[in-house]
Amino acid sequence: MGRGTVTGDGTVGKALDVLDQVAGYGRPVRFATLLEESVYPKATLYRLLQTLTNQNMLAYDAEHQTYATGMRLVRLAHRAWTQSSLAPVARAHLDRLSAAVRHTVHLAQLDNAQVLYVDKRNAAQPVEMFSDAGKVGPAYCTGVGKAMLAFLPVAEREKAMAQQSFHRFTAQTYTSTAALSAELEAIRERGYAFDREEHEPGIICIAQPILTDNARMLGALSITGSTQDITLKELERLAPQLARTAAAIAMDAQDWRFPDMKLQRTGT
Amino acid sequence: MGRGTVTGDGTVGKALDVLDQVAGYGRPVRFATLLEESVYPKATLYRLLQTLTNQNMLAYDAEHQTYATGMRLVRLAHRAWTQSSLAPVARAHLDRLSAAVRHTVHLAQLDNAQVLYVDKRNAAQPVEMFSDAGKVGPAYCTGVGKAMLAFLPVAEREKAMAQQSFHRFTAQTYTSTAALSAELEAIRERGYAFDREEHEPGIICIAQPILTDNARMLGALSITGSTQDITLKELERLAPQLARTAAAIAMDAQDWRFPDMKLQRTGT
DNA sequence: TTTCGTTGTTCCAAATAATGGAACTTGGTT
DNA sequence: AACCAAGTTCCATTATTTGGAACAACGAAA
Repeated sequence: MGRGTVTGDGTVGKALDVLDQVAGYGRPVRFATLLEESVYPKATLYRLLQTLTNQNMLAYDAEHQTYATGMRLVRLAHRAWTQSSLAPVARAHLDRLSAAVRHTVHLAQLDNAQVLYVDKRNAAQPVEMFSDAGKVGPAYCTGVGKAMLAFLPVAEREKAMAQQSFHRFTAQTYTSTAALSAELEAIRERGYAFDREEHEPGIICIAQPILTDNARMLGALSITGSTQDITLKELERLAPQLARTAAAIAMDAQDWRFPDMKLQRTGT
Repeated sequence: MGRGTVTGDGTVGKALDVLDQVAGYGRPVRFATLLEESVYPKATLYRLLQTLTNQNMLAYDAEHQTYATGMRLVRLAHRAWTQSSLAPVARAHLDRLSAAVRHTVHLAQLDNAQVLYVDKRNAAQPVEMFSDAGKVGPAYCTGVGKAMLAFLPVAEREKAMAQQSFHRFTAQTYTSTAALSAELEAIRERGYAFDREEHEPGIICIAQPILTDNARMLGALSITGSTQDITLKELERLAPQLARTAAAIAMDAQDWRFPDMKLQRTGT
């Protein structure tokens, strides 16, 4: 029974580790660089890289002697994105919301107890597909994070909360499971979450979970502003609009991803 | 040594196979369904699915007993897309070109001797991110495919050509290595490729390879039309514009993905 | 040209993990 | 209650992975 590593899962786990590592660089990277930071011995890392390259998950550039993400991963990327991210479904809704409220809008999902931003609208700029989307952030001190945690089934919620780092970013950050639990309870009652400068000073937001009609949590949606431009009160005034958008996204997502469930609703 | 399977590479290869299979469904899928079409025995498939689920590459929905792509894959997806696809870099250029020529524009890359469409503009509709992008197609009978093959280094080209199926889609399809070789030679001389209804009757296109200044082939760009709307002659008139766009994409891509090479250009 | 140093690649016996047929459990149906 | 299908676990066998160390390739310095 594995002790140290969080990863495990034999060879496949290791290979995926390496894949993550290479992808994490964001640009072509040399063997030696990877080796430095790798927990795996030279020969092992070497073979893992070879395997992944064979499989087209990585691409090896012989000229520069570098590894980068491969085309097969790009192909998978498209599939995974359309299937498991709310982004394609929510796209039009985000456009509309952002145009209406004229503030930054984020769409997030939960990735292993962390927040994964899958889409974003900047209010100022026009549509920029993959700008900040794809970034990850902490769950316990962001609006979307708390909104999602709050509406997770108990078992999963407790597992997720145990994985939070509770690093104190600002004076407002909740830094204990107890404090966060109380906050989540309040969020459940209210139906939406605030970020009161808990992650970054001067940045506040209101966040709404995206829930299916059988209370399954799909993600969260938020409107963000700086304290110079807006107050929590003003943000709260946007709550109904935010809620409507979240509901619309939930409906579309449900129709799109669980088309079979329509039968249950229609039939019987 | 491996004889039958194209995949190979031990457990990792198998796991990635399964990942592809699940991703290929495009929606949540049950174990039994996967088993039916799988080459792997029950227990093996089962364990592979478990591993991938543990790793968050797949997500298991206990309620519906289905597997779907997981959040970790989505995160990787984003990374791979921004890193290895030309789409983010080419985005603005595609917008401009499509607005100017008012025809369908495709951006493609080579994925294991096949064409992978990484972005598309429909001329009629506005920007629709992931519409048809992500699809794959044959290389030997499409404009972008031939343009890319033509400018591949010999060794790689021969390897890629050996992998073509040479299925005859229309009367115009090139159906042998010899015929295709001659065509590629002509493309190299001309600098761009045509699709003369080789893949689909009534569909023609002009395609331009995207090449870095040291002749490295990054992808291809095409303008497509139906024979009812446009002739090859008319498409050819757009060649300079197409070439300019391709060159611009190449420059941006080079700056973005190989920033270190700038030193070589500046220094010395 | 030779030597050294760095970086990448290969070997192989030992250690470990994957395999898959079959048995078993679970939940629903006749 | 008996049956059936879908999913899960077992375990001895088999095949793969492991990683220290030796080896090649290349370039830079002597």
